[in-house]
Order: sequence, then C-alpha cells, then structure tokens
Amino acid sequence: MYEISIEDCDLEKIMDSGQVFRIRKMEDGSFLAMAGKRAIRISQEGTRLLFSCTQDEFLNFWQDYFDLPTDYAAIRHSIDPADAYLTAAASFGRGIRILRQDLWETILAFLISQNNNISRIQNSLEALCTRYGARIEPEWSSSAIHCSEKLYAFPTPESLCSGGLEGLHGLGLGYRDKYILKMAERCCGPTGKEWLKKLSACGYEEAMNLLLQEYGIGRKVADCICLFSLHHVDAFPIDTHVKQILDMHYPEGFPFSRYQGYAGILQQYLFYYKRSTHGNT
DNA sequence: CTACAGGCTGGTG
DNA sequence: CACCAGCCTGTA
Repeated sequence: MYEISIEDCDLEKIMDSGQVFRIRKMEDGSFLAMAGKRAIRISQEGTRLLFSCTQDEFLNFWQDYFDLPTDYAAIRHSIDPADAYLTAAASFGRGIRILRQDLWETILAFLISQNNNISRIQNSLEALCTRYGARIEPEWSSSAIHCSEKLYAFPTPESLCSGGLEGLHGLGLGYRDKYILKMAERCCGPTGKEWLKKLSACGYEEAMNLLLQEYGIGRKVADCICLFSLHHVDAFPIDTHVKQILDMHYPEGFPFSRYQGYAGILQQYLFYYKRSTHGNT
C-alpha cells in the first residue's frame, strides 16, 4: 500500500474524461485501473489517494502514469478570467489530469474510438484483452481487497496478428477491425518496436507526420495519441463536441497563443464540461 | 423503428 | 483544394 495526498486529482473525473477506457469504479467505491500488463486498485477520499502497490511501483510507474508531478492548479490559474466559459469548464473539471499511457495501447484505443461511443469502446477493448491478453495476477488479488473477476493484460501486437482478421470478429470493432490488424502488423517485431520508439522520442510535429501516414489514423485520432500517450500537451484534438464548443463560444477562434504549450489540457476541461452538462454517456 | 456515436477512406465536383 | 457517402454496430 502506498498513500499520498495530492491536489487536482479526481479519479472519477479522469475516468470519465474520455482519455482512458480501462479504469472503472468498483462496488466498494474504489477504482480499478489497468494499464498494459499492470492492474491496480486505488481508493480516494478527497485529496487522499491509497494505491494498492509498493512505494517502489508507485514511484516507478503510477506516479508518472497519472502525471502527478505536474501542477494543474497553476494551469487552471493561468486561464483568462474574462473567458467565462473556459473558467467554468476548468472549475468544473478540476481534478482532471492528462495521463501518460502506453503508446501501442493508446493507438489501438483511439483507432477504435472513431465514430464510436464510450461504452462500446470499453467493451471492445475489454473483449480484445480477454481474447488475446495474458492473465494478470496482481499482488493484491490474494489480499483483503480481493477481486473475483479475471484480469487481462493488454495484448501484444504479435498476439493480435496471430488471429488474423477473423480473430478480431465478435469484438464489436465493426469496420475498424482492418485498421487494428494493420496497426498490429505495423508494431510487430524489431521494426515495429523501432517505429514505436521513434514515435516516443520525437516531437509533436514529427509524431503527427508519422501517425498520419498510417491506415485508419486521421488528424483527430493522431492528436489524441499525441496528447494522451506521448504527452504532447499542446496537441488539441478537435472532435464533434469540441468543434461545437469552438463554433459556439469561440467564433473568433480559440486563443491558442495565450495558452501555448498546454492547450490540450484546456481541451480536456472543455470536452469534459460539455459532455457532462449534456447528459451524454 | 431511426439516429447517432470523441472519424476515416476513397471517390467526386 | 472542398465536399460527402459509406462504413460496423451497440445504445438511446
């Protein structure tokens, strides 16, 4: 167990902010977060967070995964007070953080996300993990906070390839199955690892160029990958909701220059605010 | 039943 | 260039 107190970190909001699809709330009110081949239980009361892992694993993985070293209050306070909508959105979304998710996993998640809804995305990802992922046996599974259900790691590119296109049927992927298979093939073997490594190492512009060459990846999906995995927080994904916000509240254009270098964080506040106040799923 | 999901591809004007 | 039909399918 590892306990920490931190401002601007609300797991429920993070879970509902649309950037991650493998965190869910358990019956006891704690959260189950899965990332790659890891799984963790986290309980939260106010600013207190209790992680079901050793200090070592917290410091080596989860701390950065949840981007805890970043000062989000400072970011919120930099917002133009005259911008009533953005001020309200940031206040409402206080606690959201931009996670640092695994690249391969994030690419697949957002390939699936296109023209899709959140519950279906979650179902598809879970089905994918159940079919092709290795079993996870977390340390805490045998302790007091047991978890009856079986947990699966995110599958490797190699395991996805092994099933071919037929192996992706029945997962609710629809026409996106061929995008997934192509991407799995892309990420296989040494050349695939090299490509992922290159993506991780380069800047925002270069990452966009590389991603946009891939089958099934357009500007919006590429921006999501840049923001939610590579942590290029100047990436500003424009989906139907954000487009509506921009049309409605920023007819003169969003003030990107004022928020240079971290507009993507504000995009999350805007997105979450709009979705939450319109009762969408 | 239809409409719609955090879009992209491929073809047309 | 801009425009847009078609695409899979669970959910509302």
